[in-house]
Amino acid sequence: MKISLYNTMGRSIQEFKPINDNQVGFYACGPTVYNYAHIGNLRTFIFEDILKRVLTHSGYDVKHVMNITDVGHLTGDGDDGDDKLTKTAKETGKSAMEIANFYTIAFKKDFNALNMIEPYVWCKATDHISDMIKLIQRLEKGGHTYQSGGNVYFSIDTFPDYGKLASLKMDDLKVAVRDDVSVDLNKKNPKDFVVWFTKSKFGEQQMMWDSPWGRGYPGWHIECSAMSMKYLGESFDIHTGGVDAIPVHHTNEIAQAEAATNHKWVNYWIHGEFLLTDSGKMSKSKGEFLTLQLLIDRGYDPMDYRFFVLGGHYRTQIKFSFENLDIARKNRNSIVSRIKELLENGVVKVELDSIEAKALALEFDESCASNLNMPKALAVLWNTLKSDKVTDREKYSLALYFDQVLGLRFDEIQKETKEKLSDDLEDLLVERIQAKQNRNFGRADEIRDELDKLGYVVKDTTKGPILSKKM
RNA sequence: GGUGCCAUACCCAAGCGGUAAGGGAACGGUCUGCAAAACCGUGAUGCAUCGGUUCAAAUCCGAUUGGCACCUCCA
Repeated sequence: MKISLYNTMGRSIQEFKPINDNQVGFYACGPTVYNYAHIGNLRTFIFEDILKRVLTHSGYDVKHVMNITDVGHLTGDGDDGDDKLTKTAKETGKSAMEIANFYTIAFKKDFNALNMIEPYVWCKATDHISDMIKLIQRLEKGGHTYQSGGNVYFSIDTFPDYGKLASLKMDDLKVAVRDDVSVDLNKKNPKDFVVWFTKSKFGEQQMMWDSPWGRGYPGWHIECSAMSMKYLGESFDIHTGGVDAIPVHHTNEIAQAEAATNHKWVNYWIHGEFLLTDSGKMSKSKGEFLTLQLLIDRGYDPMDYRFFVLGGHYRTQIKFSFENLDIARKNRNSIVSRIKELLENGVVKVELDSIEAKALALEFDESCASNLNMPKALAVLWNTLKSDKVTDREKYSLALYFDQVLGLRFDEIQKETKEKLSDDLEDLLVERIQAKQNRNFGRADEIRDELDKLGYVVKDTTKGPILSKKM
């Protein structure tokens, strides 16, 4: 099946054609590990996970590389930038390495909790300093860099296509729009950026390496260019990130990579939109942000959040609220209980046979292939579970088939195991049955209220009452 | 100033030229002692506004209004 994706380079939906027949090189910009990931960050990683699963589901062998930025990501890009990790380290009295390790572990925990498939390679910036130095040397040889004020800068005027990804018009760009960023007077062009620092107004950093230009540390953008080429080659298929990466980070990555190699670097640039809250973008620097752990502490399952994210297309902003998350939870629970019911009826996974089942599978696949249309894919799931044209076995089998992409852990759903109720609960339930038999409905309703207070809901079925925990 | 994203029923949300998916809420029904759950049914002659193109427009073009993001912190 042909997969179409929205390519930021060209601003259009394009048919995906990999460089190699069956293999896809996929680089995803990973986290900077100076703090916890918030649920907005995680939305982007879920989108990338869906992209990878869709490609895999379609038969591609996906080489997925994700970096861990543990050095060089500065609060600014001039000579006044403070390294984010160094900053956190100073504030907490810990070493930068300790900070990086701590938040890397926290990130991977969230990553797994959300059922994202691990990359083929995780690469840490600090493990690849020599690769970055080699890339800078290539740029230097090609005349794309200059030294000024102790730092090595990339000169964007040596790269004619600069800004193509973001359709930047150089003359109209404002510089240092943000209040906390000042103009770096060492730059020839205000849009030039540092590839290697040896001097910083913050002085001696914790993380420094020897280089041909002196002891120092790399700029932020250079790591992605260097590491992606190391693991995926000098040209590869897909590079992803959040929309915020388009005008600066990815623009600069392209400049470095293509200036060094003199050929096209990445074919498809795909960007995820932001998760918003009532007050706008969720921002780390504002201090207030929501983590996955906070949702878990509030009683949500990570799959509730994943389901919530899948409810909106990756290229539209979605607004997070607990009200909306509640609806997602309710919907997911409804789907899970439908699947449980199928299991209780003794279904097993079967090959899809009927025309109707195959049509649903096709509709699902088309939704995925159509620029990752997950809201549509979820609609197909609902239609499948509610259909009276496919058998229960097929419903179950289709749900598992869909879950290869959705990643909602349908394969882990088990038959409702008859939980051993505590004696108190058992007694109340028996008493209620007796009260009902004696037509003492007042007492029966009292017991229902008591059970409700204990957190259980009674459902009277033809087979007798069922007690289930309130969601 | 520049670059983008967006506006679809009470709410969330697909749709990308052929006559409006899906979910929630609401309402009606079946079931029930009553509920809950489940199941069945009901819902936009309409897609921010105004023009234009077309046999045909939510979909394309132009203008307007409103929301959001980015342009050296963040996905």
